[in-house]
Amino acid sequence: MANLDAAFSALADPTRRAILARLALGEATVMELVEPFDMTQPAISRHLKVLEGAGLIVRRIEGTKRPCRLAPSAVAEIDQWLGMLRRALETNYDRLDGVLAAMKPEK
Amino acid sequence: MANLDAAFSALADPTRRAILARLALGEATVMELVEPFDMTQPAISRHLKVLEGAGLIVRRIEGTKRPCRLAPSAVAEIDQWLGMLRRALETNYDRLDGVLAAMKPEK
DNA sequence: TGGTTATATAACATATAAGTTATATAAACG
DNA sequence: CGTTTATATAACTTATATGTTATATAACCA
Repeated sequence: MANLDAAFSALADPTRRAILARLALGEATVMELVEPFDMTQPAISRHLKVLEGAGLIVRRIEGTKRPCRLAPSAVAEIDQWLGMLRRALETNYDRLDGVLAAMKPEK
Repeated sequence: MANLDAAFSALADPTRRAILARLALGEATVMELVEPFDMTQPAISRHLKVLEGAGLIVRRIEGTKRPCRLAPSAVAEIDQWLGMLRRALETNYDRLDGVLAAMKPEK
């Protein structure tokens, strides 16, 4: 799944996660997203391009502005993949619990 | 959260995700992990180092072998962070935007 | 129309990632 | 012991990421 590459890679950057956290509060234009960060507008524009490419945000055109908002698809895909790990970890936990239980019948 | 950087970054690589998928089936040594991939042992060793640094796997020492298995902590942290996005996505955007607009009387 | 505003893109520097081969370490084994 | 086996590390190459400044585009406004 090449999409997971892009999605996880996009989420690996703290600035991009902060942008997503901001967008979780609602739509925002590029300049609104630039303002809180100590970074130039082109840098933020490129972060947005990465997020869009990963399917994490969508943008619409409104005059000269490009308001961004969260997109659902990539998160669903990530959740699905992580589910595999989660299930395995639960299984390992059960196994560990079993081992620990077997180890402490004395006492 | 610097840990999220490492965790998401580790998950961005398809080889590392494949390693995790293999470990979801149970513990494996380095050579066991090298075998299915068309890649040299040093390359896999470094992927394992990245996964360990991200808190996604743990290793124990067993003679000359280093069996790896999944670790729970990083996945929990990722889940927690993604929860924020999930909740935002589940919400009706238009209504949320309206609420936020009403909450900001400035300007 | 001409200037300002919002955003994108190009060109560049630097850092980091990911693979390779060669070599080191250290336990196991005969 | 010396050899094999399991793994790690170093040195190197190449590709990609992330930031910068400068500039382009295109809508808006006076």
